[in-house]
Amino acid sequence: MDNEKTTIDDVAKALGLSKSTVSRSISGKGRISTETRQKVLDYIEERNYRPNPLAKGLSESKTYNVGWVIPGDDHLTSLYFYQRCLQGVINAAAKADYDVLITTIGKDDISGLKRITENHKVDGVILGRTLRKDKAIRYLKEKGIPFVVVGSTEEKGVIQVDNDHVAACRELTSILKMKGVKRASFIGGDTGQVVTGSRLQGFQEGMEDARTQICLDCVNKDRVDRAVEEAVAFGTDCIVCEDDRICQMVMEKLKEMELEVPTDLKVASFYDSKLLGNYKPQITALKYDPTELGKKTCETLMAVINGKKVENRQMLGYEVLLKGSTQ
Amino acid sequence: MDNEKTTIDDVAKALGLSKSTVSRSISGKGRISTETRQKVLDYIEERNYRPNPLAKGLSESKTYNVGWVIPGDDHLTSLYFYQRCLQGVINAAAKADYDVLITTIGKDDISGLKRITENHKVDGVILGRTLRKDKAIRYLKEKGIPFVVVGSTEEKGVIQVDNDHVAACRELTSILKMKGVKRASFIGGDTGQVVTGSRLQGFQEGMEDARTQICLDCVNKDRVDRAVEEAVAFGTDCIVCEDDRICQMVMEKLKEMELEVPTDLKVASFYDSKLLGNYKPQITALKYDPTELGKKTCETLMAVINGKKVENRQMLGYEVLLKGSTQ
DNA sequence: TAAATAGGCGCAACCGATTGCGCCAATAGG
DNA sequence: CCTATTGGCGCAATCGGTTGCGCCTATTTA
Repeated sequence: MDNEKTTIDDVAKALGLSKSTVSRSISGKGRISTETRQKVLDYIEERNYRPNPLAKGLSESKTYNVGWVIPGDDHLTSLYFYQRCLQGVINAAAKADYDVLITTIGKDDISGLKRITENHKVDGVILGRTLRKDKAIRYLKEKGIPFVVVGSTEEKGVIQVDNDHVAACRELTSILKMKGVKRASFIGGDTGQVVTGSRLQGFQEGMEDARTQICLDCVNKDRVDRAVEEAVAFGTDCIVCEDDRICQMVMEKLKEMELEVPTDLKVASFYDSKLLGNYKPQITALKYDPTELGKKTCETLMAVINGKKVENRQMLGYEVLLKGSTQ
Repeated sequence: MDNEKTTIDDVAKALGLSKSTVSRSISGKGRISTETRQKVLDYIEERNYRPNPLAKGLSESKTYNVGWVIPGDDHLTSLYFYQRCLQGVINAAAKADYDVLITTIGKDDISGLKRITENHKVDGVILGRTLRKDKAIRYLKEKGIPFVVVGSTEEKGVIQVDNDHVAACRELTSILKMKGVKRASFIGGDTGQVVTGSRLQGFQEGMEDARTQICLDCVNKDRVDRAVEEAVAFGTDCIVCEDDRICQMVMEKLKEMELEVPTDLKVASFYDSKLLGNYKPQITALKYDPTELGKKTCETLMAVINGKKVENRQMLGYEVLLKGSTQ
């Protein structure tokens, strides 16, 4: 209750100083004696005083908010990913005294984004999932609003932070090849997603001239079932799944077909998650750290907001988890 | 680019009016002639002028933000629920010209909540998942910050919005009984969650004096597997699952045991979700509308913020989906 | 020793809105 | 016809910070 309405004036009065001195003591800008500064800092610490961000923002023309913009439609698959990623964003933002304002957009409806930007509620924006010819990107570019894309986008001239999917998939694939895989099958999802293309590219680069078979747009159980059947007909010795959910469906199908992993064939996933936690044997997979990705993205946005020059493409690492499914 | 930095002064100057008149025209408060008002409204519409919320907030002592506070730890189960719910919150907030600031808290770490409240970044808070002896609730109560809990809590004297789980579960259960179920088994999850208790209560009320068997704290596949075995040993004719995830594991186990649904036994879930979409036969379940819940919650919070008196417990409806799994 | 420089701090303008008050003109009431 | 009342609008204070500028003192420099 004590800090109910403490203002900088109260602090100044209590310490027999002027607002300016208090303000400068807090920000560290300007010429202030060390003792005075320490006195102020101690006092505000003790009284738990926090500058009103509205007033601060008003005079600095800053909101100390970043926008977190994600698709509002159902996308259960990536929900976990986004949640972890958001956690990283929140952490990084907090470190810079920023907060995160969340809004959703649809494929053709970016009104949510317009609201938070036109209303001057954010200093910059992080774009979750992007599409080809993305309206949100176009809008932000046109308005000159600082923004960063987390994840893959084909759009040029955009600052993006992503895991290096091509490199990661290439590495895992070439390890599989070294382990003796000769006829691998790639089962991928929605080709509309940019990341699907990257993973496929990595797969092909890693497999080089080996025999492969590729099945795309496996967006539901039926399609996956068929893909697995085709893979088996192809005589595959290793099914490589684009992501965790597809892998889950593949494992289910293999069980139904009474095929043993890894004795009958190997299985690997290009994306690890909790969904893959329960299998015996455990699934070889690529592991990323979404929280780290969110953190890096937010830090990048902060840099952009503060007028620093940053590279257009920031790549994050990965981890190859070799488990029983590819023994 | 046109609205780059339009202020109320610009509007006033352009129209040959004073700031006050413009402000009053927009808010509708005070005495303004209809023509003048319309002129202002037309002009700001055309030029797409938006009052700076920082300035507005500063003079009104409002932030026009609500805080959305959810647990930061992993909780894949309810992720989808929270996402839909959040969508409802965002929609309702936008309607009142509010935005949503998101932060996460841990069991013992409410620093995220403290940050947004002490920094005066929100006018009120929506609490996602709550615990017994919840620190966040205690803190908000003590500080006198407006807040609403979405979902169940045992805490007294707290404004909460929730689906009526007891009634819903009672109704579904009694329908099952009418359909001839004589020995039902309830498989529930974490008893630490308040909602588990509500569902169990509804189950027991619906079953009245019929033979039942109850298995709780089934928080992983192994526990669920055992629970199903016990249920079968009990001679159950219907397994009632507390939620979608448990139901999923139950279905898996039944498949492993080569038991047919609904011929060998019936299956029902107290919580419907996409996870239950792929089964044949489809699963009888209770369906809620999380988006509606979020909307209602946010509206309630708005009312609290605006000093209106609201009832402590707001209940939302449900839908009973009778499908093949209980034929 | 005088002049230049640097350090420490306060004054007051400013950010962009809201709102109490007062002024003036038009209308209503006696 | 003169005085209340009311409607329409502007002035200026206010919200709680930041920051350019200027003043005074203490220290360097010539």
